[in-house]
Amino acid sequence: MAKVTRERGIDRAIDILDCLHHHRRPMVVNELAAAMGAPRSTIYQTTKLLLNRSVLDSYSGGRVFLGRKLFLYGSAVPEQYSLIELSRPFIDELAEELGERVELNSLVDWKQSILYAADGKRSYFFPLNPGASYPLPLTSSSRFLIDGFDEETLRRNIPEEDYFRQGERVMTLDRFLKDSQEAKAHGYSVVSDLLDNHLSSISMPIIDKSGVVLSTIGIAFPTGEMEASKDRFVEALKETVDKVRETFLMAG
Amino acid sequence: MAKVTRERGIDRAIDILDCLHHHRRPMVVNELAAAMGAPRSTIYQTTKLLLNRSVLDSYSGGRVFLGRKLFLYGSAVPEQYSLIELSRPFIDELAEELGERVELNSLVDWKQSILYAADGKRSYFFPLNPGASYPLPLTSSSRFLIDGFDEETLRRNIPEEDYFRQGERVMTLDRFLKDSQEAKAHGYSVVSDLLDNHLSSISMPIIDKSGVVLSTIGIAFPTGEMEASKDRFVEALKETVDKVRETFLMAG
DNA sequence: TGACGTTGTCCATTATAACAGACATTATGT
DNA sequence: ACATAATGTCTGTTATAATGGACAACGTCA
Repeated sequence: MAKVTRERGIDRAIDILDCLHHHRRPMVVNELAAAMGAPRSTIYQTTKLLLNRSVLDSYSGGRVFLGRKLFLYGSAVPEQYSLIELSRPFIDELAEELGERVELNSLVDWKQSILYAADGKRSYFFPLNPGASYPLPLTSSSRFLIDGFDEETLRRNIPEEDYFRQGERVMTLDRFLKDSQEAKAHGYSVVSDLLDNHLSSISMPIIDKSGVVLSTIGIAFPTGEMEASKDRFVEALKETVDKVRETFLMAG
Repeated sequence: MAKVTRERGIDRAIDILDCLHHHRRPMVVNELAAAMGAPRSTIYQTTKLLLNRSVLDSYSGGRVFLGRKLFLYGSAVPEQYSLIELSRPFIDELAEELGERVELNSLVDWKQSILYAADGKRSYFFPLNPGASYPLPLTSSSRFLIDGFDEETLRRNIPEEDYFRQGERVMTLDRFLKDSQEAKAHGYSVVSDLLDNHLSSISMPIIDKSGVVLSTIGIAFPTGEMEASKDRFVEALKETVDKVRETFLMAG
């Protein structure tokens, strides 16, 4: 009587895309199924469907990867996802003004993903690109991005390893929640040396008219700058966020 | 006894994404279902699944559009879709050398879509961006992109209206096929004044080691240039395609 | 006010798709 | 060569998902 449970086809399809996106390389279908822990026959079948629709593309050696159609979809998103378009000039401006890297982040799949980034003057510093993502517990932005979710939801969805850096626990859910409340009270969030040693960030949320956190803007800089620059950064960040928010609400 | 036929969930999902991509704006779910000619209950259910997974995003007024996750996927494609990455410098170089617009095109969904484009010196001229697509029968590149498909398949899949420009038939399948054979024999394809008056293009295919046409590189220019520049364009295009092909096979 | 179109939810039905598992074929290693 | 793993295809079974259709809540236009 073991109640056998079946995954939904659409979920399998998205899981396939997630898996490929995670591995960031073409994979053999068999390997893909193994990596997902999914039935081989299902993945072979689903893969064929997605290949037919150019959602996946074939590569040599029977490998598959995210397809041309996803490229086209991806190109169309920012046109309408106006937050990216609207924020861009302000983020560029802020990065230019401060000489530090500035990012637009949002919550995707229980990770913090980079929607847009402008590099600062420290060219040797911090090279992640749009599309990459951070573990939530280790960033200042996620203090705001998890707003509205209860503890149980967060426990279920944030992978345990996201609290670790190089095998060492650097954060707990409890602490994360406390930080989050504190950040909300202050209106900004500061995190140092979590994601990496000597790396700090300051973030503020972009909140829509119904109070939902849409995304965050964050500044990343060496922790050594903190004492000298924190006040200046917070002030400049606040101005930028206000400008973005105003522009966004105007655009409706 | 009417054999009722059901669409597959995955296909419905992709249809939704296609429809949104096609309309290029957020749509109300109901409107979406109508535009697709699909059952409302199905589309309501499927959009919810896709929203939960950030494949779609919500907009004000119950509207939905291509979501953040698609943006992330789209950003990851070119990293591995090495043809785009590899071609880019060569296409830039060619556009610079000739002063004309050069595109990397491929077949997606029975349209010719732009994977990458470098603008020429005619800044007033021809402003389509990557992600956009052309009707197959009206371009020089598609003479190569349809290689390997039989007449019946093409008849079924290429929409009738793609043979028309502003209500006037400017191409037939029969002519299209003849052009295609001829192009294959010559190794390049020239089309004038089909997509638009006074607009011409010359294309050559990028063919992998098994003889499959992966994509094409095309030059777009005013028809008036044809007489003076055709030979030069063909020669330069040939060199570029050879370089891309060689680089691509090396990367294999 | 009433008639009508639009938008969204919910349920029962049944065609079908996800799955398990057998089989075939091709690497890989010893 | 032999054993073993990796890869791909096929089929039957049954849980379930796509669908039709009823219902409700709006808005709007006359």
